[in-house]
Amino acid sequence: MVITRFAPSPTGYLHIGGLRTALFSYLWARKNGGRFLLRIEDTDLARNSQEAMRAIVEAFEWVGLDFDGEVVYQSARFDIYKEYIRKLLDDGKAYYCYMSKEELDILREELQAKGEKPKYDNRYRDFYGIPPEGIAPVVRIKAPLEGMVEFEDGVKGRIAIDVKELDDFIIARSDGTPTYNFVVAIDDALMNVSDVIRGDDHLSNTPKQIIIYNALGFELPMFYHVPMILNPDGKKLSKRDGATDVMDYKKEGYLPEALLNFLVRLGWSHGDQEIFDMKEMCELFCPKDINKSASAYNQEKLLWLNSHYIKNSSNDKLARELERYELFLASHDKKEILLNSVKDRAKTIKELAIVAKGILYEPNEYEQKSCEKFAKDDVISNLEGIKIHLVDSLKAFNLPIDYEELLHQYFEKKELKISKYFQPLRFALTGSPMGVSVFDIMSILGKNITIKRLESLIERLREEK
RNA sequence: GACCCCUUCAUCUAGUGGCCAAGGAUACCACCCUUUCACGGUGGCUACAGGGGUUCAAAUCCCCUAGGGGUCGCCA
Repeated sequence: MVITRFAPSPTGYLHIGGLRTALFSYLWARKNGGRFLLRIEDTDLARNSQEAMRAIVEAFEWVGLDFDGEVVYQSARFDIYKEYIRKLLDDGKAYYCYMSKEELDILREELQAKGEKPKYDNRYRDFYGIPPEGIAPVVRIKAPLEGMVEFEDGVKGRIAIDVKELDDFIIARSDGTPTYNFVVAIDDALMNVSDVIRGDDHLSNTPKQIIIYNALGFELPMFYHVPMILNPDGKKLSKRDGATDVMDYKKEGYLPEALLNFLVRLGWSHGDQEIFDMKEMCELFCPKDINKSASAYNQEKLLWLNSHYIKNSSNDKLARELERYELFLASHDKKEILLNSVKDRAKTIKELAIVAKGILYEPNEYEQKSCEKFAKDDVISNLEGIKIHLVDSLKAFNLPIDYEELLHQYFEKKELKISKYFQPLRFALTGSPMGVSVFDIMSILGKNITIKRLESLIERLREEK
């Protein structure tokens, strides 16, 4: 059975890069009918927060990633870790080290100065004397002294590290709490994680964890180290490059399916396919196809995907999304016409709200430049003519075609080209000469509001003259 | 500094020795469509980091160089 896990430390919001590794893990588990677990790495009591925890779960909910079982908190498992530390101590595979932090710092500096690897010198590895007083010891693992630690990484290939690069690293702090590389190995083993998919910043931790696996006789999982996401300049992605918090994408009007589609294609591909819905991702994803090299964050492509998903969303769904932007269309009788004419020209839901409101809301004021442009006798008189035509017409107006017929009728009679008047008409109705079809706008607004807005501009244009 | 990882268009990528004078997508440019703006359609631009090998044949295998990144914590 394939069991994967996402194991964030609750230090803040869910980062976009974290979401991607979570997604990869999720997809791999789901594809195989396995389990996807969530574990919170909060062994450092000094810095974990409930808030951060909630932020992670909230982000998961928004994008629709569901994990199996209960959330595992490492902070609730200290007894288990203690037991294994005891066992390692009893087996002679770990030992107390009484070296102080200060001594360690000095040692490291010396080694560094000599151009050597700043590692612990094993001074307490075989110490059986009387421990110095007044020092709370740490526990160190007895790492192998010779040979190589080798493993097959599902993304990077065969990795081999000389154990001389490693040292007897600390598995329990002087206050007795266990450290990261130790608990990760224990938990992954105990939770039966079969495939560890994580950022490649963990690549060099892996040998340490393997030492723990070996010391405890645990079976190794498969490791997949996925390269990180860079900013457009090829540097580490940071807040300065825009949104890194997953929930910011919700605020900015991105659809979760677009975000997920974007992320899955960052470092992974399936031939030339660009569009993947969740079902396809689950079917097609395989960690063997993850790229070895880092990829840069590409805002344009995200926007393109987002507009793609907006275009292909039902109007009901769009109406629901729009409610977060204070636009309530559910019971609007022209919802379909409005959304159909507007959804092709917005890259985000936020933008969609702006465009839709631009039609629905009365223009605050008519922009000066356009007023000057349209303040001409023939424009004014024809705006007026159309208005009167509308007022006098006994026909029932509802659909865009009704307005289209009326306007064509009017301009035919006048023997004028209608195209010349679309811009001033749109300007009158929305405050912008550019935008959606004039007939659509009229239909959406209805006869009365259409008349009202025509009157407003006519008045304004007369002042302008 | 040591160790490890990486390197195809501006960007995401296809490519696993011949099908590649390198394909798709985004962005950009042009044209078409058109009621303006978008959408859409068509076409164009641009890449195998460099140098050596191996081979009849290399983007693909090997070595070196350069560049980028990661890790070296009683953080995770």
